[in-house]
Amino acid sequence: MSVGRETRLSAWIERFAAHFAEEGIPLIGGRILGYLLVCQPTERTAAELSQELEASSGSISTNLKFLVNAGLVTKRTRRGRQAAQYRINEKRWVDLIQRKLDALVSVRELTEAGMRLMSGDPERAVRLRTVDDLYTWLATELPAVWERRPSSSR
Amino acid sequence: MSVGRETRLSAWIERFAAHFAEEGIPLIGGRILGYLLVCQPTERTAAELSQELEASSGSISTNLKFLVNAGLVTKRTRRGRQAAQYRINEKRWVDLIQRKLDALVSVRELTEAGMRLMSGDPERAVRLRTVDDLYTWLATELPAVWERRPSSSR
DNA sequence: TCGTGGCTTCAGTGTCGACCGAAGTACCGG
DNA sequence: CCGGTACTTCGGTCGACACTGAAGCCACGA
Repeated sequence: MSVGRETRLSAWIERFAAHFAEEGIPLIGGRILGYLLVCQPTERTAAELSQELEASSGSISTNLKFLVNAGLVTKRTRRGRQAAQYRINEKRWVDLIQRKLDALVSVRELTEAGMRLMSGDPERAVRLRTVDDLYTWLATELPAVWERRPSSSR
Repeated sequence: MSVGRETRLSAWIERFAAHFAEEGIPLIGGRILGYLLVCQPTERTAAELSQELEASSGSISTNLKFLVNAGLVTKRTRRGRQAAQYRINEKRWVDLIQRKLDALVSVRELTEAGMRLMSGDPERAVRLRTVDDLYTWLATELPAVWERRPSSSR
């Protein structure tokens, strides 16, 4: 007997969340992202997420706030007593990756500052120079790649 | 009255360690890296690191083991009762960055798996497809950039 | 003005990992 | 063997953080 699609999807969501948990995103936040990427219909209320992901209302609230703030999730409010609907904002996923690349490139500022402190003693600076060269190369190449990205509208 | 070079260097080491602490490297491990990048002479014993960085012998031992294992620090043993010497292995810094980029690209395997689970329902897959396209693009571009790296000897 | 439902906030709990320092281990010279 | 040194391992402590659930806080409808 085969496993249903929804069962396999929730297993996938768990793997998805586990990956981002290693990058510092709370487990429940990752589950929300994975779930909102594949759920049907595409919009969910906080209460539905709480039930579906078996997480407390507080955790859902905190993580939704975090994700909305990061731009990855959009909150749509409705008039009256109706609960707000949340949906993934997949267009903003590029920002997530951009931040990652920026963090990598930003090390260059550190190595540069170190090199300045070393000025006047080139022999002592050779070790740091190797590292600095590497990040300098990254800082020149990566942004160029980013510009060539299909529909890099910014 | 101006601040001495060594004082500013230790401040720089602290910033250096703080940056990598955000990426999951223990604070003391980051301090060892920063220190070994700029110290003179270039080799230090565990005891010297312990004193210089004001860290316990246990922490130094654990972190050195981690860094040596990662290839970023080289241990040089000497005969007799002489303490081993540790030095930075700055050539291996590329591996650190490579692992970072690999981790980023590896998300593609997740999105691909998700897309397979979605086969037969293209409408439901549009959100995930946007993300998948992004990582697929990354997975084709980044390795190419890496190959163009000056002296990419591997 | 009250009641109700949706959401946020917050104190409390548990877990995890970095760190310390002491005890233990390995190694060598004598 | 013994003594001492270098290093590792390990129990214990501390702080940080994710998560929970309940209390509090709107905003709306009646």
